[in-house]
Amino acid sequence: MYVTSRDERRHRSETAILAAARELFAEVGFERATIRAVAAQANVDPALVMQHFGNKEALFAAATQWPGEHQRILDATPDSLAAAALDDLLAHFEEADDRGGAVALMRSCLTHPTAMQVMRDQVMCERQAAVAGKLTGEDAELRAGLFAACMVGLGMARYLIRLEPVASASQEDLHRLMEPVLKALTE
Amino acid sequence: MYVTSRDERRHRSETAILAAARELFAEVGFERATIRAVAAQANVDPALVMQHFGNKEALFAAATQWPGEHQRILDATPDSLAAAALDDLLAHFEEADDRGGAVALMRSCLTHPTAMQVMRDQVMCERQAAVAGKLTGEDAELRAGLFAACMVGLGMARYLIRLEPVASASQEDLHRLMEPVLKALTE
DNA sequence: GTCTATATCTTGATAGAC
DNA sequence: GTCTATCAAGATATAGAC
Repeated sequence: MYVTSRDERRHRSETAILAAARELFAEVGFERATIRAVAAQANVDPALVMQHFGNKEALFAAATQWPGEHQRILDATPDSLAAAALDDLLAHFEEADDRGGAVALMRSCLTHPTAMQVMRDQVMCERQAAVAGKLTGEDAELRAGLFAACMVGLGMARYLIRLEPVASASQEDLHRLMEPVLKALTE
Repeated sequence: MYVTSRDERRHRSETAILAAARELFAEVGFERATIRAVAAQANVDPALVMQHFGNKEALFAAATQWPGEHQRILDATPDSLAAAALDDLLAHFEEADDRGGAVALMRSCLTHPTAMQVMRDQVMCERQAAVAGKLTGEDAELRAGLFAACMVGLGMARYLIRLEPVASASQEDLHRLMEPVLKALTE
């Protein structure tokens, strides 16, 4: 009498491995997170990790997908851009189901080639483009780029470097203090 | 008839190794920069690198010292804080003799334990404290921390991730667009 | 001071038993 | 599907000749 079919067990292993990988990649980055450590944390055999994902790069890619579209920004009016972008950031890092994946991507985005490419092309460039689309006047692209840079700086300080008191500040305080900052770039 | 004494040759090797190390650490980070590659780039034997610096950590520490004090910020008036901090950043990354060392530190500050500690304690915290000392009113520390976060974001986007058009913007444009941004935090 | 040779360790990845 | 055993490659670091 089997309570777990083969497919169920496979799926269970896979999610356990993915969760462990996200956590380790987020903590120590791509290079220092070993397949063995991921397997140990997921309570499976190291060879099983390879069986499921093929190689470490593929595991990393599966574990670090950026949560996605900048819908909040695209829906915003020029005046609500700053608030929308902040909501976007906070949602990705503090509310998303796979929020560890966002930290994992950022953790390695300075030292891992494909992580850097994803970070630049899919995160920063897209955000920059979404913002630039709402701007009028001179230097729209550059202002949008600086906007994206400030957002990245905030994310790094709060979630990666954990600089205090930025790391423990309330979402309300961040909105209150950062919105005027970002609005200096959008108007 | 010796034109190079032992001390001279030693000094010459050491500076060549340091320059090569700075360059490689800046390019690919601590993990992916191997002693062998550093030695090859400096045209010396790998064992010589060990002889001079003992181990890879010590080499990294020697190659990545942050250029130093935030004198410009400490000398600034509250009103010139933003301009002073920008000058400080631009000087560290575009004019300092060992400017590669600043990139090297930043490159690894998310994945290397001591690089992260240096970045947080000696770069961000000090900058935050220097800024906070000039601020009055509510949330001085948090505002100074967000100030430091924006500066880090700008540095990462411009020098590490090379997001365009931020990476190629002129110093004048950066001052013109970023000063109002930072001033939203200092007044 | 510099280099050759190598010890030692750790990694990602594979082969095959069960 | 899972695990045991192992490989091959690459790393840091060391010992000793010159």
